[in-house]
Amino acid sequence: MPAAEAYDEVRMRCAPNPNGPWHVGHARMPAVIGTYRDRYDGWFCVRFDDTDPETKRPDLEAYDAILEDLDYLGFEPDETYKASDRLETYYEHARELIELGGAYTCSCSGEEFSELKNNGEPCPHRDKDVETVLAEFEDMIDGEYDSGEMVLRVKTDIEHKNPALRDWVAFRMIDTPHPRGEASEYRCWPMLDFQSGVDDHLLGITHIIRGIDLQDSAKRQRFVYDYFDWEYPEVVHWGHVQIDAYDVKMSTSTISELIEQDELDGWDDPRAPTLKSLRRRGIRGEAIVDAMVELGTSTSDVDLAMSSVYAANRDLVDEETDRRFLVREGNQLPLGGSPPEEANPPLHPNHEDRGVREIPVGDSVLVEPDDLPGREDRIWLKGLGCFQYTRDVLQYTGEDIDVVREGDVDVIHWVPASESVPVCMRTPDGDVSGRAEPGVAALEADELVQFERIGFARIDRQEDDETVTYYTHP
RNA sequence: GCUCCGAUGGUGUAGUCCGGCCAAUCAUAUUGCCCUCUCACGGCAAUGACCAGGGUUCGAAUCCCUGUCGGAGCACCA
Repeated sequence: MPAAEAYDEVRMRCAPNPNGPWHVGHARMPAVIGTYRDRYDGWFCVRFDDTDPETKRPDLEAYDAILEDLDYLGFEPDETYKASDRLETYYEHARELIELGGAYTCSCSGEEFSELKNNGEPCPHRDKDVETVLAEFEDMIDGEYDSGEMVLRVKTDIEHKNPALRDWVAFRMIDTPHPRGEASEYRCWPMLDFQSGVDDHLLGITHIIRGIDLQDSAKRQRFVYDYFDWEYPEVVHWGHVQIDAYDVKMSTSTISELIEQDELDGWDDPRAPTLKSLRRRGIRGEAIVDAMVELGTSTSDVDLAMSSVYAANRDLVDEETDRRFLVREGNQLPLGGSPPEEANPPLHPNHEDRGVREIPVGDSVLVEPDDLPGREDRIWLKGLGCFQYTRDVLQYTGEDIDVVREGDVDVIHWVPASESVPVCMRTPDGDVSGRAEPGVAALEADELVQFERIGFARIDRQEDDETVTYYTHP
């Protein structure tokens, strides 16, 4: 973080557009500013930049959904604001800017102005006197104009070598009412660069972090800051994040469409690249934060490997997660030779003190297709003992664990054929059905388990006929 | 087209401002071994990178130029 020491308090903002729950990429901002806040004993707020009721129409449910996602990541903002509550403030500053000669009302059409701008020529409205501009701006606020009829432009440098910075629009008319009742009467709306620039100053923001798509914003906003004689915050731009491991494009609108078309079950579908999905899969928000912070703040685009999120999560949960057996698409094998009636593998191999599971054996077991023994092969059913596959029956041999240590016998997991319980495991690659050891039916929702030799999973719910789990990661 | 940015292994990152301590750090991934009644965890090891070409210099990942590739903006979107 640049020049963190130069400020009494590092103050940052997270300025989301409330158009839906967050995808994984959105986690980067809170992860980084939240971490900086903790490191520098600073401050950060969430400010919903919801100043376009039309083309970026806010989704009323998104405000809370985003705060929930933030909570999942483990952060609580010091303050929360909505730009749509602050219109009067923006109007006030616009009036002041006009009085300073820094803005003018303009009724050029978009194309007309663009043409002039690209040639570095001022439009005829640029030199209107302050009183006229002020009056026309009041008319804008009062809704006297229709959409597209009149805008307020910031007077920058019409010959600036970067055309993107020339006399940009600060306020425009929008006929569509804002979805929030509190803001539905307003028709004259500020553009992001104006609104955000003013707010950053008023909120005392010292450090702005934002995407490279807003690279020019700082340059545009500096014109306003110069008129007001304000000091511009430190600013860091970073590139886009891509995530491997997902087929679905990481874009709020794309995900939203897929949900509408029933391609996805919802924002928490395990195939969706959303925070709600990762949460349901039992991944800790902290793991996502760890992986995001690792990415740093470089301006080039980065690929986040989901494996680093998984590694971070495994680090957090492995020690405390109990082991269980799950057999997917099991093949039934009868047992012979009087094996023990109950198996008692430990809940966690590194923590014997947690106790053991009680798995009734019965007279046949299920094993995974990949684990099916060949003729006369011996296998070790984990927690139970050694068996030899003879004449379609697993004959208990009674040999001790040394046969495994000698390396001749593979250890596999299993479940009893009759007393096991059905499990549906939802994964990013589709649903998997299987049967688990009986204890799994007694686990509570939200508990995490590790299905041995398969991976971690979160218990989602217990239904009448099966246990629904969400696959976390290997 | 114009204006900005950027480029270190499969991925991410440190180092670049202030050239030598960098035959390049750490993490993750992959592979192998050890541990282990599996997987996971843990331990050990291996693989693997400074975009290219010029220049400056005794010396360049680091400074300069050119090129290549990638990204962003040029909206009455955020």
